[in-house]
Amino acid sequence: MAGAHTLAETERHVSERLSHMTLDFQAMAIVSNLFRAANAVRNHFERTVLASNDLSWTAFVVLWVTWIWEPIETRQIAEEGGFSKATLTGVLSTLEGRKLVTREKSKEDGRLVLVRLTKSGRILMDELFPLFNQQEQQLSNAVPAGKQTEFANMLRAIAQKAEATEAGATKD
Amino acid sequence: MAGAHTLAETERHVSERLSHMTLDFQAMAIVSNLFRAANAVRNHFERTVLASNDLSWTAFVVLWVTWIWEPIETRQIAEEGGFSKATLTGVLSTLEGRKLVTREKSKEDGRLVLVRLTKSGRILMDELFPLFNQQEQQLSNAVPAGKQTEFANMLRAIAQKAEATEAGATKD
DNA sequence: TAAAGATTGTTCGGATACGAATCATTTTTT
DNA sequence: AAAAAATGATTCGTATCCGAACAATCTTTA
Repeated sequence: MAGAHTLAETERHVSERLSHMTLDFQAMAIVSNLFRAANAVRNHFERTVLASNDLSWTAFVVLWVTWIWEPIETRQIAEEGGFSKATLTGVLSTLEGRKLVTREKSKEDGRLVLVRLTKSGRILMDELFPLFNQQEQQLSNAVPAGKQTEFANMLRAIAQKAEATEAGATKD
Repeated sequence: MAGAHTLAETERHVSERLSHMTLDFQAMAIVSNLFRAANAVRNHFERTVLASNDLSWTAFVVLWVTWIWEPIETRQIAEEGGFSKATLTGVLSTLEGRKLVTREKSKEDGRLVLVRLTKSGRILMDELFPLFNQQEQQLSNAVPAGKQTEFANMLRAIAQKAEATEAGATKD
């Protein structure tokens, strides 16, 4: 990224271009920068830590959620990760093919599928996540240490508001 | 979303699960909530304003960037939007097929392609974006009015840091 | 000016992404 | 208990999405 225009230039151009409309530019800047940040951070991770391990972002998220909660039901992975069950099925097959996770039918409820990390999956995450966290730390330093908790809370508030507005519209 | 665990529950479980490692949990919460927020906001928009106009998120971003900067070179759309040239080619073809944008070879440089909105594309954005902005306003209200500028600045700082670290690695 | 190098958009192959339909299983209803 | 409803994961079709390879075009070099 870091395109032809800086963020400041873009924002100025946008307000000039839309000055005839009654808009909340503050809100626009928040949403716009939210995506710009998320996108840049994701690209950053994909190019550094993940690329060298041949993992997509989503694959990493699946591994991470499984690492934390295993054994875990697939529907919960989709919920925690924020993608659909249909997407998960494909990614799980990829990871299963690479012998990083296993699928197993639940004995209590035959509809459920439980996911676990394999030994090599666990080794991978034990090695990968500290590196990942170092990068997280680097990026977070863009925000003053004294403001970081507040910043995380603001992000959480936005997430909850957006999730709440979906009003039970489960992402099938 | 809004899965089986609340954000607070998740964070507590994660710190218990990873307590044996030396990690920056503050940074972890920031990155995690950044993606949770971006994901939720994107889903929110896709289900509300965009779905009723049969637009994907990326298609909307392409329309928006074009709306602001037209005539615009495709490489700039990709940069501003945060996706690859390859992705853009497909989305542009879709939008061109729906007669919302036009492609035109540059006369100064035969390699470049210039994109513009059609009249109906402009009508669509004139109508759609105010609705979009209303939703942005709703979501932004999750952050106290007095803190919104600071919040946007923090997001911008994260974005810039992540973009800088890519060090000229154009997403080609 | 001719060759080498750089840049741009497209194509290609494979993975991701989602809604809708489907199949299997469990739960609820009658 | 049999029928109906609900809940899982998967399959299917289609639209992204990206890196790598490519052809076309421009720029630089010798």
